[in-house]
Amino acid sequence: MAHKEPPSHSPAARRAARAPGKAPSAPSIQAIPWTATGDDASRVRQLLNRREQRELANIASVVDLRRNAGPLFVAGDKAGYLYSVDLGIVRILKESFAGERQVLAFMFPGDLLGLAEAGRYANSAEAVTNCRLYRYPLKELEQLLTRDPLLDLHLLVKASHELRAAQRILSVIARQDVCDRLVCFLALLMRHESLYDRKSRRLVIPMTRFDIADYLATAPETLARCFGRLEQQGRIRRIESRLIEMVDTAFISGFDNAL
Amino acid sequence: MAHKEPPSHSPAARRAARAPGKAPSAPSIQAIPWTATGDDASRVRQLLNRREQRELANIASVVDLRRNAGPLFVAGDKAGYLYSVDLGIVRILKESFAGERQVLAFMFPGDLLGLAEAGRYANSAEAVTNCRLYRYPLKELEQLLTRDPLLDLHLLVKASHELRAAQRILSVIARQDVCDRLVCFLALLMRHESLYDRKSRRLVIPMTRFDIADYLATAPETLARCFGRLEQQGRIRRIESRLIEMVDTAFISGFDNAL
DNA sequence: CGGCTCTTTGAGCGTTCTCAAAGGGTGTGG
DNA sequence: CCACACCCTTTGAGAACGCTCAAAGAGCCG
Repeated sequence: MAHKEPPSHSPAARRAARAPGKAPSAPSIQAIPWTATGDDASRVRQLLNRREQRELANIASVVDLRRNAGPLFVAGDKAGYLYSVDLGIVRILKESFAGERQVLAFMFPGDLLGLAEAGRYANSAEAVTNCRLYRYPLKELEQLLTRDPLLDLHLLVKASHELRAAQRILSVIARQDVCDRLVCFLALLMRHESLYDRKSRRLVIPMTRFDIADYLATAPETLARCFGRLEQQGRIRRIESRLIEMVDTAFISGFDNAL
Repeated sequence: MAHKEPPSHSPAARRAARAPGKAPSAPSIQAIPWTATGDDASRVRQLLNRREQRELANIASVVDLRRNAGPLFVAGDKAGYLYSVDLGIVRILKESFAGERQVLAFMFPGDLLGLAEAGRYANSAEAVTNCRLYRYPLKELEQLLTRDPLLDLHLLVKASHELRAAQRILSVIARQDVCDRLVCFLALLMRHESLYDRKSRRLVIPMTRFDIADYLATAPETLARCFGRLEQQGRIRRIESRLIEMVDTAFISGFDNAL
């Protein structure tokens, strides 16, 4: 489950205390316009043609955010910007009144951040790894959208993709067996070429067990046990805790199809 | 949990067997164009101005779907239409390979149905109550969108609303305590004026315990126990099984804010 | 080589799932 | 109008999964 207030120095407590403690490096915002020189398959870009990219670049700036730096934005903040991930991984999360954290989504390069409701961010966003983001002022973005219908249409497609992803996760979380949830999660990670190498069948897990636990709505200890069981069953092999060899790929793929 | 194959005449088995058994009345599609005469607060309409409504009406037809009739569409079907709910309630669901059902969302009047991926519906849709839908051919809709940027923008806003709703549910499902989930669900229903009367504090629950169970990822029996506990605690009062008086509204509202 | 974070493993307990069965409510057919 | 059948809902008892607390091992950085 998502973790409550830190009662002691339990794992949950340590994790919860982590982020607030060290936010010495405020998000450094560099006024570097977005030149289309990215290397990673940026899904947002694929969606846009050259002219659209230019127009967006004119209003974009770059934000570098360090892992465990403070949040990019917090739920309830006045929403001034839309972000897109260029490099690294960002988590979108929501904290309940009890202080429980629930990660709603991990955002990969190409994903859009900054869903707002009534002018305020609906969720919080934090860097899982060091990452680089593009920042678009909402005000200028709106002007751009009304001027450029096609851009708008493409963003619509994008939004429905995000929606689809949210529903995917929903059906994963709903599974009773935590082991199943974990396999679904691994299958999801395997879709990213930057994390999974088909030849060696090795998967890099870029986030901690705590992050995964907050995402799959379980406890990190339970995850560790599930990893153990999967290894015992010959489904996977733990090379390092964050580097997994997928042995029974057929088994895993079965879960991927279910998404 | 979502229910598996019917092993006997258990409740789950009965529910699972229900839908496929009786699909004698295929969705009757009447070629009645959408005249803006609806009574219920249709959110889609609110979003559109008069001219936009006229344009949409030109390509829309009406679909009447009876409760427990066959599905409106099934995941994997070739996606030809976008739907919007006019009256009644529709459930969006996904079945895993094991035959487990997971309701991803209940769609109320004004909501849009028919999220597709690669030209095929991503989920299935069934009527929870008798309902009336508007049906828009995707082909014509696309033409309309490219011609009418503003309409497009409004659909974008709509899509982000749906996304927000999906994330909301996600954080609800993630709660460990089923009782909490149920309260969140009730709070969600209370937002609909057509279901909740503020004066009498009475809430109509339009779906069965099985539907709710598939939505909250639990078992109908557990739900019954939660209703019992809430009543015992003086939070609610069961007038009928589908008609609840919200006694401790402050308590319930607390959960609504967390959404 | 500490100190730190992250991960793994163990033991005990609680919630919830499953199976089982009985009690309402509604609709249909006689 | 009544009776039956079906569906929905509720309650009970036992078993299992996962959470919590506790602690030790592993990797990384200064």
